[in-house]
Amino acid sequence: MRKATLEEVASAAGVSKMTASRALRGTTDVSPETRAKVLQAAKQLSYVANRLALSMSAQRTKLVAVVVPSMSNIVFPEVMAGISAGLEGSGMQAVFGISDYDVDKEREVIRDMLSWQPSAIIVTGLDQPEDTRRMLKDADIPVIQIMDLDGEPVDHCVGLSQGGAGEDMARALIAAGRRRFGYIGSALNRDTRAEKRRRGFERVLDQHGLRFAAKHIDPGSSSIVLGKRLTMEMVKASAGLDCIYYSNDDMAAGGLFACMELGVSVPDEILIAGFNGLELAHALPVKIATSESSRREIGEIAARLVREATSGEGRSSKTVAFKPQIFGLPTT
Amino acid sequence: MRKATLEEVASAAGVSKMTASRALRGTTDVSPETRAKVLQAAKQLSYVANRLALSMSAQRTKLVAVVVPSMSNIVFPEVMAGISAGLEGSGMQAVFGISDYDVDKEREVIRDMLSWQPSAIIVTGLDQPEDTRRMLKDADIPVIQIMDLDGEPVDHCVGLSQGGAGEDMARALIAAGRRRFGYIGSALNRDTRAEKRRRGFERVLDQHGLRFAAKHIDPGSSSIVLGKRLTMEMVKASAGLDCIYYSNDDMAAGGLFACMELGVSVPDEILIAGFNGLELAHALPVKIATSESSRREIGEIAARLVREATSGEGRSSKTVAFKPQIFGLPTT
DNA sequence: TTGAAAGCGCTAACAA
DNA sequence: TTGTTAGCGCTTTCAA
Repeated sequence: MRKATLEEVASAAGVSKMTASRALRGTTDVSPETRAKVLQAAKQLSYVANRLALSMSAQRTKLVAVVVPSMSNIVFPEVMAGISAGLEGSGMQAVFGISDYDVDKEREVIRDMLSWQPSAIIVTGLDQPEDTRRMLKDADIPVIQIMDLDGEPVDHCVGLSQGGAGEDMARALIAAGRRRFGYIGSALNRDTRAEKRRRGFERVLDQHGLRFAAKHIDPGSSSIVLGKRLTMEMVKASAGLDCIYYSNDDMAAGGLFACMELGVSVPDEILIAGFNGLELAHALPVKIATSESSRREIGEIAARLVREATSGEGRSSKTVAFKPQIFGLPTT
Repeated sequence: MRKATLEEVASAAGVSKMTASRALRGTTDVSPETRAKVLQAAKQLSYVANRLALSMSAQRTKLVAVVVPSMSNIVFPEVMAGISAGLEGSGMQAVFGISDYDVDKEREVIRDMLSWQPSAIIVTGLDQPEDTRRMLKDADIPVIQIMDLDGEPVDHCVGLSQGGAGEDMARALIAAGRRRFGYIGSALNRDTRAEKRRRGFERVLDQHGLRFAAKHIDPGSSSIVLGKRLTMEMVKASAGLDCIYYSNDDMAAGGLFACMELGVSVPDEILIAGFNGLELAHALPVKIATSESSRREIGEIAARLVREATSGEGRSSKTVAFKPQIFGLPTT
């Protein structure tokens, strides 16, 4: 059976297209018998309205474009879940695109998303190159940049200072008495937010006359297994480390597992610190330090900003700042 | 700046809409100067083609609708990543919807997706109620059901036998010498695939004259923390268990962490078995048993089936079966 | 309460 | 090589 159109429903019901449209939407007065006939015909034909036509006609869609860098750990799926939940009941629908931490791909994905004429767009981070920023501005819809605060937003913004998160963690670890630091990360040339955290961390080390005694940045993508492997290598190669800072919690969890297998006591001998505040980090049998990245909440707030901005309430650009809290430090 | 239309680009370049269209797409011959003028005008105006209009005109979209039940663990994001990767280069774009393991919500999400006139639709599982199945059939596009094989596909299907996975795991654990089994799961009334695994497991237990000595099914959603809490309770309450089967790897990892904190030796005293073959399961310092669910591959194959079906190659319904392999059993 | 016409932005088909 | 016409499925006007 070919897809039924409104026209077909109308003729099956013996009325005009317009009457069928009105009956289906229930906006205007339609006589009860007519409405019944139309609904019956629609059901009979498995009629599903064509949103393409609807949006064309209305000159606007109910779409919210969302561009995230990755789906390979739980971080961005949680952001997306927050956005979906926050949009619920608004009639708006999120559409997702993945940029793979690649600026060129990101630009193409954004262009692609914009071609669907979304009502708003949510993108990850503030570090888009100028041409991408221009495209976002020229789209003439609300733009919400999420997760980061370190930079100049195109329009609205909700996130946390990534550099600040690195600084805070460094201060906390130094206050906890650690002095011989290692760093383990991955693909930092592409993940600009992890890079900002690392730089923030190093700024504070520097202020204290300290530096990373060992540093390993792998070109691969972040994962538990990678964190484990790099930690095995680092612990064997660099004796005397009392703390390792990781690019995120996945890597850090791998680090913990490496220490457990090597019989290195955590946190007594080595303190493990990550970033994100994943559920995993809270469930581990040995605590690792981590900063909460409030992913779900950021998604929900981004959705709220979209709703406000598209309902016309206030055209001014808003910024919502989260202050990442640190968990899992040993209580001395 | 309002969004520019082709019309505006054309008039800015001093040509007709059609010429502008041709210059932009590069399909037909356009004189070099004209093309240059048009491209220049398009760039100047930040022109982004309107896909709504394009799809309307072409009577078809390049969209593939994907409906998954959840985003709260890494399983479905990995499926989605596989689909996105598999679609790369085809010009097709995946659009995702979340059903929250709710059949009513699933029906509405599917209806919503269909209203965008996608070229194909991928849905999770085979257990849709009859009205949803009817809607899928009547959509008159390729339908791919993923993850499960136990049931009657609407059209194409790629997955693994969930009941069989449960059976296989039970056989393997019995072969490993275990006899006193516990079961820990969550929300099984909604996650029909986890329920199928549990039933498969119980069928084999039954064949061996065994049964679960303890069983706890929590109404909450699956998580590491929940698995940990339920395991703490079960281990304390039911002495003598030598194996616990979990609804998935998240719950099982929580179970392992509980055992570690309680000083229960894994796998000597209690063998922990989950499902999915998550990266986490492979990185843990103590191995847990798990069956590989080939999520990413299933996503990629689903994408391949979409490409084949939409390119018209063969209208026959295909089924691709995965045989889940078991990892992490203690080698005796 | 119902219907007819026009138009949303684009492209396929035909014409010049 | 370029332009004109018609139409994709729907809703918003305007009329009956």
